[in-house]
Amino acid sequence: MARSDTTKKVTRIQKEKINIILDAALDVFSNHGFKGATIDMIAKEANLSKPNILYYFDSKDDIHSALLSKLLDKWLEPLEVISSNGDPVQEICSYVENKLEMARIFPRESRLFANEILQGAPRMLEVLSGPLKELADQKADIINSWINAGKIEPINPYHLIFSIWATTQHYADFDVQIQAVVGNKDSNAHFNDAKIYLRQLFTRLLEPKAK
Amino acid sequence: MARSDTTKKVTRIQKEKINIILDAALDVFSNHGFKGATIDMIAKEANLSKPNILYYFDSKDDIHSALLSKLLDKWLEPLEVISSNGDPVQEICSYVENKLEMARIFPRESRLFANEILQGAPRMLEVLSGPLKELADQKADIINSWINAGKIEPINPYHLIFSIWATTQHYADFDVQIQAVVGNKDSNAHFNDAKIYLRQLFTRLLEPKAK
DNA sequence: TATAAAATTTACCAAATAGTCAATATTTAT
DNA sequence: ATAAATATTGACTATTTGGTAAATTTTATA
Repeated sequence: MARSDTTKKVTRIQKEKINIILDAALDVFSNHGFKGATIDMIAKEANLSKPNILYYFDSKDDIHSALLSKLLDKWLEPLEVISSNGDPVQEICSYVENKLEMARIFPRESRLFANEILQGAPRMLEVLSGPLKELADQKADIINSWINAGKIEPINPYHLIFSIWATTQHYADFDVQIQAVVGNKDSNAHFNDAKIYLRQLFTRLLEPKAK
Repeated sequence: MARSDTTKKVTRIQKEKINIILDAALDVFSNHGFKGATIDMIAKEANLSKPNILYYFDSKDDIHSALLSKLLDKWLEPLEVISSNGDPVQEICSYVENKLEMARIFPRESRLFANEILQGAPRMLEVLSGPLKELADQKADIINSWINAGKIEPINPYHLIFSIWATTQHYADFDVQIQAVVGNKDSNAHFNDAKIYLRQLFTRLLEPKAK
């Protein structure tokens, strides 16, 4: 059992080291996948010895799980925010923008998630078909109500959500490809272009056609 | 040096076994990533012994490289097809449809590619900044010419291409998530819904607004 | 059918890596 | 200052895994 798991109080050093380890692990897991990552790599990145890492976490799996748990709240938050009160097109465009901003600020988290899903989500299936599905269902209902009220053009709400996830996370997950294709002017420039483009994309999709 | 590399003639058995191995390897690599895959897993999938696999390929790397090479032609082909002659919106929608069909028929190839890019494309960088960039530049020129001719609405052509890649490949790469969210009515149903949705998405983006 | 070439397997090796343990150092509380 | 608790490390083990070598079996060919 790792020190951090006991019921005893968490010391200052434990707090610090656990943060350092998780940050290093996020780097390593997001760049190499679960199997490609080694505890030694994490240890090096964290400037700690391997046994010291295993003093705070029971196992490599344990570190990975801790990261995934932390990730989920953060990841779902932008979706939670969509509200049936606001202007529909604006609500959705804000969601797109928030999600894109997440990809810009937290690319490691995005890649960690992508790695996990890509390999069948062995450690996340319950979350996907549980909380994530619930949330998606709920938001799909809101979107459908907007469609029925004639406030946005009719579309499949689930596939709308998928396309938002796909287009925004793409800028984090496929960054290397984007850099290769549009050259390496600084990454923020791409994100700004993306922001403009995605606003056009989803506005034109959703805005009710004038009669 | 693997048997298959010598200048001597390729035997019937070599042809057969190499195909079997590559197919098995595609399965394993696409589901577990490069590091997560083992030669033993490939051997089991192929119903061959490990040394027998290494009789045909020099190394695990060698198998992986062979897969990536095979992949590229197939992967770029739908993009090549875009022609400046046809109707712009129709040309692009056809590309989207072809790409989605690729994701449906070749999900393993899509995931192999995604795994590679996600981890920094160590074995593919030259191809991305070489042939892929060339092709993207070329098609961006065509798209720009359409914009200048007023045949489609003005948009950033590179980000249009990125959004097509993102939305279509998403259905292969994030299949698990999609299944979890929309339940598992058969996968083809999702692809059909996606086809309809994506046509709407890109048509509304591009179609010139009536004056 | 005899023989050479090709294909396959059994039994290995060496390196990488997850995880352990006992000894040592450091921090905290009294 | 000192004892107890916490933190860290060096040395080690067991397992996995990429790859090899030599012997054996199968296939093709004359």
